Amino acid sequence: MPATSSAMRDRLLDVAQDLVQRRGLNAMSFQDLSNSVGIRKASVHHHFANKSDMVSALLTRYREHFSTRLERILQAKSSGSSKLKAYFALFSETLQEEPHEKSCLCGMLAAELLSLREDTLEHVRGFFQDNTHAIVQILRYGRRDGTLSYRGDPTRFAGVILSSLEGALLISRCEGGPEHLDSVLRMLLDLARAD
Amino acid sequence: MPATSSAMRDRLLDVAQDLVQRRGLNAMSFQDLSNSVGIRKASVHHHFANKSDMVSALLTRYREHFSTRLERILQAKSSGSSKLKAYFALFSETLQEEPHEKSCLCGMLAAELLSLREDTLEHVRGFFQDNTHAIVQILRYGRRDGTLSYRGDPTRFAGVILSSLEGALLISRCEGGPEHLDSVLRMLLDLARAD
DNA sequence: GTCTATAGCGCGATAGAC
DNA sequence: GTCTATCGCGCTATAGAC
Repeated sequence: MPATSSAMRDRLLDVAQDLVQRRGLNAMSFQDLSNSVGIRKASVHHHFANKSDMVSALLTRYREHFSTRLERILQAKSSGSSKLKAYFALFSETLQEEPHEKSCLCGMLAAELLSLREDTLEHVRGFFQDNTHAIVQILRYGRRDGTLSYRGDPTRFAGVILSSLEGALLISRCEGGPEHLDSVLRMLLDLARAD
Repeated sequence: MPATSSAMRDRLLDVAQDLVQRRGLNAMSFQDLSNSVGIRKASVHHHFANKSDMVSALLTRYREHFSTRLERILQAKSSGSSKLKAYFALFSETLQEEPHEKSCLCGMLAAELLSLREDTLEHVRGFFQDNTHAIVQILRYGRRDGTLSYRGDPTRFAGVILSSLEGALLISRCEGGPEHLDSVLRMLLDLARAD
């Protein structure tokens, strides 16, 4: 157990995550958190000794949560192509929320890599590895059940899929709506269904 | 002519671009520029009234430069698949430079969107549109000369390619080397050559 | 065009009362 | 666990001498 758990701590992490997904790490301050949750800036330090610790805690929680969702998709009694669509939904739902300015937490942090502590960077890497692994499993599953029929090595294809999702989130958010991301998702589905 | 041109101004923009591509906009300061180019922080303000103006100037120059390189590829007497490889090189060369921590300028700025002035945001959007357009032209050219044979709408495929490149830069940089990006580029070439 | 000096602010962080 | 108060720093930006 890395630190105490409490309702306030969770609220702070919720707000912090939202702000990082919108603005980025370096544009989020303890003052912002204070304003959102209704306790003073100094009180935030009771829950997180410093900003690096807070980001580390944020990523620990995020990865746990995300891994659970990945596992749920992999374990579900559904076809390979359904699993792939469910996986895509994990990314598209982030951007759906108006005004379409939230991106992937780890995508945002990856851009601000050089501001991260080493253990936090390791979490970001771990997130990308977890995702690559999950996509590979989905692709293999879909090839076996006949609902996906891509060409070539699933690991390499998974790399393209993950990269596309992260990049499409960036570009879509920039254009102010989910259209670009939706287009990319449809194309990826087409590619995964072609042989 | 938006502002005076000078050697020092260009040096400042060079350093600023390098820092933004590595650290991101909000982790770059006038003090950093001052340290790198050897004039005082206050003197930087002689060349750029404020930070927003500097970023705007940075993007104007970057887009001009990038458009020239795109045009050169499109006009070259080379095959469609050669053009695509040359286009990919525009992205991979950024990351090649040791210690593999430089990403696409507009990819970085897209992550820090909410810190940008509206005219600068418009430049970032324009960059993505310029690139999409160039990729579409390359794909069409390659289909005509028989060196590329992808399936479906070239505009949609171009969206996947651009997204993959931006996302792969983020992920590769995170993993500390060009391996992931290289893998994605090879897979994209395979996809563009398959029918 | 570059300098010194400084204003004014927001930041992360700490001390100590309640 | 939250508060008030404050420290010290780095930032953007400005004033004015050279």
